[in-house]
Amino acid sequence: MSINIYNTLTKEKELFKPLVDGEVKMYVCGPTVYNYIHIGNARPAIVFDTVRRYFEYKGYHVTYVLNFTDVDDKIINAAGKTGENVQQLANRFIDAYLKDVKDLGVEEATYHPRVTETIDDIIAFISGLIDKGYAYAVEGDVYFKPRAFEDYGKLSDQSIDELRAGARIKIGEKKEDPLDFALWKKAKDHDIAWDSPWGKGRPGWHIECSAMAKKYLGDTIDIHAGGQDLTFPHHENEIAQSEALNEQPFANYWMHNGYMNINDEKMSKSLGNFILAKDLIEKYDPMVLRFFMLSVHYRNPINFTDNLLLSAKNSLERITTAYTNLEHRKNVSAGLGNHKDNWLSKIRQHREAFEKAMDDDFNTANAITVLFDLTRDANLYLEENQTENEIIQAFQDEIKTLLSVLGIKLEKEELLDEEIDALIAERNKARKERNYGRADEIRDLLKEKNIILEDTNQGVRWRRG
RNA sequence: GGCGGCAUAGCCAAGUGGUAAGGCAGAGGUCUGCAAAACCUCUAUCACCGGUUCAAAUCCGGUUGCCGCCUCCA
Repeated sequence: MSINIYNTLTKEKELFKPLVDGEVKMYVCGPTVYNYIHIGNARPAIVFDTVRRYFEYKGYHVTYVLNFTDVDDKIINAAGKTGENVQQLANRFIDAYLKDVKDLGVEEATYHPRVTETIDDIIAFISGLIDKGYAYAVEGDVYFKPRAFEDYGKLSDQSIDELRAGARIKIGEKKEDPLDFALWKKAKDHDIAWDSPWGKGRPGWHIECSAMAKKYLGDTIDIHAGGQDLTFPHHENEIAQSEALNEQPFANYWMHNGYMNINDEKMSKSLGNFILAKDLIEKYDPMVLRFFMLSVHYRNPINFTDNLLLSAKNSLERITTAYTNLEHRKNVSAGLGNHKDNWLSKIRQHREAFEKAMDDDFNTANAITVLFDLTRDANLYLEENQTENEIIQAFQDEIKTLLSVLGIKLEKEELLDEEIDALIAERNKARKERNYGRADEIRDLLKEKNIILEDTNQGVRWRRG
């Protein structure tokens, strides 16, 4: 079975065909680093990391590029307020981004290009566009002319005439047409700026992604991804720039993730209704947040509330609890070991169902359902008092593998098993002597250390809560 | 005004023609010193109206409501 992707460009699910067999060239629009990321920003990071993981699971070699916009008005303004220089502030938030995203289980990108390290390529790109007549320089600024690019609007289904009707030229701009957008901005007095054929200045926003994609992935890439709000104008403009210069398709597949809402409204830095990822990670296990995001299909909006996250926490615990329960049933001599092949074949079927879900435009919601089906079977296995190590291990491996494709790590089991076992033994003794007061005391003591005891007819089990 | 999305049980959420997955919460039961975990059972005809079809949550038309993009934004 092969992977089908919903392509924003064609508005259809399409069979994925890579440019080069077994390889995926993927470009994801990264953050403008003037602040900590909020959980809305975390969504594409998680979603497209999961896409990448699934490709890798399927055996593809993925080149994953995620850029940092480290020069921009907002960064310059922010730096003006903190007293840092632009570079210092940008670096600080790049580090913060990488940390947040790492906590959320996101793999490091193959390349993390920064605008400030790509200036030469950007200048060359712009020069090429001017040479071909798609752009023009005016008094130190350079603008791109969408109307010169025949296919303008094909991604977002906007018509040039409709767009032009609403557009206005702001005071101080020297555009020929209201729709023209800046490729190069002339430096103002205290700006960070670079020399260029048009004088000192810095790149506009859209051009950087075109230039970086070209530099690291080539003229045509497989997948270009980002948030839905980037569809227009950002991605539309990227297509125009890249295809105007390179004269070939820019990206074969465009993927856009839905918004993160809060109280059913879009969460955004400009609305000020955001929750920082780092703050949430302090309060909740980041794996819960990741699980929560993947429980909804990536193209649909997600509404965020504490209750929903709590619900996700409980859901994920159903899976992780099964995993630790399996662990504690290992190496038990008494018990049954029936129908081995049956269980192994069930596990295989779950694997197939998982892949079927992911093959269908990365339907993580359905993939998670498969994890619950797997969990139920694992629980049934234990419920039947079956103790074949091979099967137990197979269940554990399967749960671990499928979770890891989704980028969810199981908590590490570590430290003081002997102490726990000693306390449990003491509690068992107390229970035998009907000293339930002491027994409950020990249970509470362990609970404080996040160890939860369960008395079962096969003896006492414990898990980390 | 232009373009687009959404509406499924108390909550979340899959399902895009064949008779409603899954999870959370809740109820009852099994097990049990209690608790927990687990297992079993129970809880929806899919916003509304009309149409196409042997058959529609799924297609078409209309209505209502919500949201987004068109200006920086993942």
